[in-house]
Amino acid sequence: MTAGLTAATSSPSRPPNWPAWLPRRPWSWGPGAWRCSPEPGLVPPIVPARGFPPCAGRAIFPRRPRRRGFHTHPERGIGMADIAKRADDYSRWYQDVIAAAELADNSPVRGCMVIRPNGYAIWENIQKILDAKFKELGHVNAYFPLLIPKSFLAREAQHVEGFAKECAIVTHHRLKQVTVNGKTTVVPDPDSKLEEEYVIRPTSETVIWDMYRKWIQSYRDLPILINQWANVMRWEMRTRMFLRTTEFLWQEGHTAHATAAEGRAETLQMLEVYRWFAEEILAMPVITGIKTANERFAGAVETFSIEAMMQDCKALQAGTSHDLGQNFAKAFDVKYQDAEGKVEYVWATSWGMSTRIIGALIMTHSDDDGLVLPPRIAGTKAVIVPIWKNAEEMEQVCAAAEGLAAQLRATVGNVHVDKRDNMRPGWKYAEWERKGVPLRIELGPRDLAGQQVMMVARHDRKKEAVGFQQLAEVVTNELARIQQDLFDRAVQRRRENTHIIDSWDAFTQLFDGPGGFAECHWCGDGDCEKAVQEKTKVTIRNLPLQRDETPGACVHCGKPSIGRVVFAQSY
RNA sequence: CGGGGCGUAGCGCAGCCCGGUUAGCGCGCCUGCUUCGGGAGCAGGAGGUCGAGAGUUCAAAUCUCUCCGCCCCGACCA
Repeated sequence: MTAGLTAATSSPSRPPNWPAWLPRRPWSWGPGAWRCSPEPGLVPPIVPARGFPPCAGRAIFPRRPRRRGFHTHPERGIGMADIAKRADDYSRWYQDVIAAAELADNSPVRGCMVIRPNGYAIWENIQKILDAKFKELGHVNAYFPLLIPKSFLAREAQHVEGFAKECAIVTHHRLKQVTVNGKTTVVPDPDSKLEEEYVIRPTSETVIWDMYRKWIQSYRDLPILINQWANVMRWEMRTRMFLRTTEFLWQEGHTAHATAAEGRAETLQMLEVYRWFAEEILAMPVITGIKTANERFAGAVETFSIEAMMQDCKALQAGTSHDLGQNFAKAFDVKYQDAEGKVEYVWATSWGMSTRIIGALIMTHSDDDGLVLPPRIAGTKAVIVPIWKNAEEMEQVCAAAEGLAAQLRATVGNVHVDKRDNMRPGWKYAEWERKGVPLRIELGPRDLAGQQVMMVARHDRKKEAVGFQQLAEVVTNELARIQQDLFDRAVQRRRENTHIIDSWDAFTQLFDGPGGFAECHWCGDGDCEKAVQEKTKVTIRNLPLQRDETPGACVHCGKPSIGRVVFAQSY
């Protein structure tokens, strides 16, 4: 050790009496010295306290700038949550917002995520609202198991093809302790190998239709309208928080009907439920339409989707509804006897919305300061920030805040009073903005004296003084205004980025540049669609239910087309 | 699975090129006092097997190899 010390002190690269805590070469000396100094020849100050000149390390080892966390803001002081700007790095922004709003965290398992309370509150609201709507339409909830016999997947030919590549498989039912090189670990016990292996459900059609066979004999057993809230697992190569994770939560509806028309009607009805939910509750405008054959669900006769535009102009499929025809009934031999005594296969639908919608929600409304939530889906509708200087004021202001909150809870839902005494109001404002609470209500001694509060909207920072007497009414109206504003804003953005395009030049120009939705003619040929995708990464999102059906020529191959479809890059 | 980037305290980073002191800094956290209407100040304090494992060496955050994880771009997909 001593020898080492001596060597260091006498090192030629370290000048005599150089402080030990400084890097050996904070700036270079000798020839070309003071390279980092703004004015050559001027001796840079010796760092006064512990700490390195900011350029020291980077000048020698330039590094890509990384996210900076909670750093000092040059103008606004300390502790600014550092969220990447959308314009600079959209996908980092997305992740930063999730982290800053504490929606989710990475899990120890690759591709999986932990949904934190703030994120789960959103999911709970989604569940609550959708579930009520499903039930209103006659659906009931049930639960089917996580594990599916491997052989079930193989029953429906297209279904296997669609899911085989992304299934997790359970092969053993027991672990065994083993000691290798003195370390104890566990391995699957070879003696516990399963005779029939199980697949962790990527979707539940197969188990459900296996059961429906038992439950359906006559037309009097139909329709069956079952929904389940569950987790599913699809082994993805590349994952992204909420948008595509290995395990995700969703709702899957599975219905059985006596006629094709009834099945189709159900499919369209649920599509409409999703449209309603996205637009009215999430303030997210969507295009309802039919998927092309290439994008159709494995095993479906027809797939319908709702497609939303994110702030980076990419499309996101936010919900799907499938008309399964008789495909699963045939695969699982589900027949019924009609009133005339004829035996027929049952007609099926399935439809789902997943935690992916939360990703869409984030990317539709949030801004560079963090999450923005529409009031109808926000777990907390408003937060009251009491302001005080001393214990006496604190008591008065908090009591008043609690009183107002109680009153508001009765009319608008969950309202939080932030009584933490270890941070100042400004900090709290910033924090609740990051977390996307739609409305902030400030209440200080001066307000209390005037029997009023300051009310600030998250999305546009609009500030308004409101008297105690009018508060409940004004807040209700303000939440409605926010909801509408967010929707209008999103519609506006989509309108600005949707283009009618009739030439391949314009098409490539759009997608080489800003991107967006392109309403184009398409010949209807799947190979032509694939060719477009290979050239430009652009796919057909859907064939809108309301579309321009003036005939034209395919934007790619020029063959005749009977109507316009929506092209976009997608998540 | 290919190409690139990265892994050091809760978060963000410096240190690595050229191995050597007790591994630092900012924010956050804890304690106390003063504060509190847009991200508070001062003082004191806690917190690290430097992603994991092997190797080289008297000595490894630093050099070598392997593995793991994260991010970006592809391939794949809802």
